[in-house]
Amino acid sequence: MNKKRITLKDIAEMAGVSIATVSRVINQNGRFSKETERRVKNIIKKFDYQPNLLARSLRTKKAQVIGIIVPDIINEFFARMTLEIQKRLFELNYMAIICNTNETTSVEEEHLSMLKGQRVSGVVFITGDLIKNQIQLDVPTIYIDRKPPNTRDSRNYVFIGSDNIQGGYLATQELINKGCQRIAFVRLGGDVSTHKDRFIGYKKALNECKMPTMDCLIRKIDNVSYKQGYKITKELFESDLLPDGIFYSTDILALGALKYLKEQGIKIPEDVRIVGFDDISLTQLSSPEITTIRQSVDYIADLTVNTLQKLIDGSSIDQKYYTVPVEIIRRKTT
Amino acid sequence: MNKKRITLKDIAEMAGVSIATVSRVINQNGRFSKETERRVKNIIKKFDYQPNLLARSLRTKKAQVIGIIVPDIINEFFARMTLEIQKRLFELNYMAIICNTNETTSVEEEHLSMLKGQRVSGVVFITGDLIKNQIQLDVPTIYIDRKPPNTRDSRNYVFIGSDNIQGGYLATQELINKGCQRIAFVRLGGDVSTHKDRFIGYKKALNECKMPTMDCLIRKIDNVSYKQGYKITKELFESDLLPDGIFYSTDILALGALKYLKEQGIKIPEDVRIVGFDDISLTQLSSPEITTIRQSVDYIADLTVNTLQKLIDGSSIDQKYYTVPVEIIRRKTT
DNA sequence: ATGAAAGCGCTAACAA
DNA sequence: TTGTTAGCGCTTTCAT
Repeated sequence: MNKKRITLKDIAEMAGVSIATVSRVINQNGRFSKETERRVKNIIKKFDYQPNLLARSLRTKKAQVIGIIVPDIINEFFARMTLEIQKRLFELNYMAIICNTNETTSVEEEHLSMLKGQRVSGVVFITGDLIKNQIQLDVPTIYIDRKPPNTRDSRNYVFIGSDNIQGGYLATQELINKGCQRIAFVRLGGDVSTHKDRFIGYKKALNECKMPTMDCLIRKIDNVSYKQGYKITKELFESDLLPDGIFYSTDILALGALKYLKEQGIKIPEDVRIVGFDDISLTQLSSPEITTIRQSVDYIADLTVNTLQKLIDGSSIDQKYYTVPVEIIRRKTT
Repeated sequence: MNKKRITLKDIAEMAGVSIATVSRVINQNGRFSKETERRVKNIIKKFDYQPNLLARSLRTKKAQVIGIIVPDIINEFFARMTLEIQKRLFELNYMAIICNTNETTSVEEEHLSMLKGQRVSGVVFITGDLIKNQIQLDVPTIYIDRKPPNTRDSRNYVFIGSDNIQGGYLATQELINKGCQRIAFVRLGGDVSTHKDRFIGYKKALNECKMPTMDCLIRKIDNVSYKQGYKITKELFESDLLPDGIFYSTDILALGALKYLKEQGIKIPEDVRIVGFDDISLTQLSSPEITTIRQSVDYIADLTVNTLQKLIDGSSIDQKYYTVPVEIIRRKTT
């Protein structure tokens, strides 16, 4: 089907040199004359020669490929994170294999296994809801967003995440400062560390003001979607204790909430104030625009790629856990 | 750094057979006894052996990898398309390398070059704005969404796209049926075939009703974003000829428009009716919910993967151009 | 049913 | 400065 691809050997023959010399020119390893270089490069260009990366990787035992495992690329926050990381990797001459797990453990494992088979140089985990029971981490790994499970071998990975506790704290404080008395909190259930931390921040802020945390104001959902945000808000407002402030641990939920509140004619921010989390672009587009906690995607992406590079090179790492500051973006819902 | 990975040879030694036999067991190529199979499989399991896919691909000259080139993964429509394709590929045991071009030609070319270097078995192009001058297509390729450039070698690619003309027609007809007199059209400029086709449909609908197309109601923008939708709508309403219906060739633009219209107190659908394109999830979330043209992502993804498979296998293809039907989803903006 | 051996395209150590 | 050569880990003839 494909016409036979041109190889090092072909180039060498045409240039009248050995394959070793051609290889040296390509990799700029010195040990060749200017004249040879010129000739070889011409032929390479002329025939649009493209080195077989598979062969190279097989030989050097490292592929210029990084695997990115992400729970849900449709989620704008993950998409942006993935995109930014991929951009930076590309600049460093890495390809990215992006794997979508749909928050399913088995898929995650299969992906990881294939990535290992491809001998990727490193892996970035933007994790979903899942606790892996002791994944074998023989590949340099960066965990983003959610704290990694306990692994025996801790030399090979690094965790990078936003300061979710502080985020939860800032969000709740904002609501308190605006005079909210009954502040609800909606989060993803399960063991997702990010949402747990936001909850910690929520409680911390309430405690500081001697405000009680009321169980009926704290809601867990199974998955993140507009619909869930809509539904849970409905439930909250149909319950006894009407909230006058709600902190949603993800913007998407807040957006769903807005729809419900508007339908019911509940005024924002007069009747109820709202804070989200992530600062996805829609928070600026909705009306009213949503107050939210911004995670610094660019900063995290930078840190991720730089640290992964170090891990791969085997150079020393400053820290094993990085906490990236967040900021509150005040808009119209508070 | 990584402890030496276990290889075929290691397995063979431990099982007391030759590497050829182990290979046969792994690939289920027959020519081994039940007993041998059992022994080999046990050892493989015990040591969690993972074949080196690079070596395999080098040998077989085909990698179980597909490249997906997409202009902007943040755009929900592209994200969904990418995700669905990737899911299906995964079921067929292919990994997907997803490349984001940011709608930049040079990046697109670099990506393609790296993909070829990785000896991917096929490529899916979800193209952006760019016309490539004769990309060398020595790899089976599916173009989605935008018609491919003219390539000499046409055996190796297939185009799959929605019926954008019909989409534009349906959208415009809907506005006409609701009594709109001055129907504006907002599209991405440049040579993007999808947007050109939607424009053709728009004109067709107007012509059928003997309605004139007015240049000042037809607007082009440079890139797709909420902000652009906002801006262009502002411009339309600050011009002489007030539109009473607007067809946006992408939902995202319509969403931006909604913001402007609400700010100005312009009533939808009383003062102006709106139709978008793509049916992204936000069209259901916005208020009012947006009438739009739905592209069948699942169907396109299916067709893409099946056809790519055929292209790779060298089996015959029914068609070289597929046009996938669209449907209008009527909501509150009309 | 099994093994020996060639070779995919490349890099790198060693020679010259 | 250049060439020769030994593999990287695998699949696949061809023997046996």
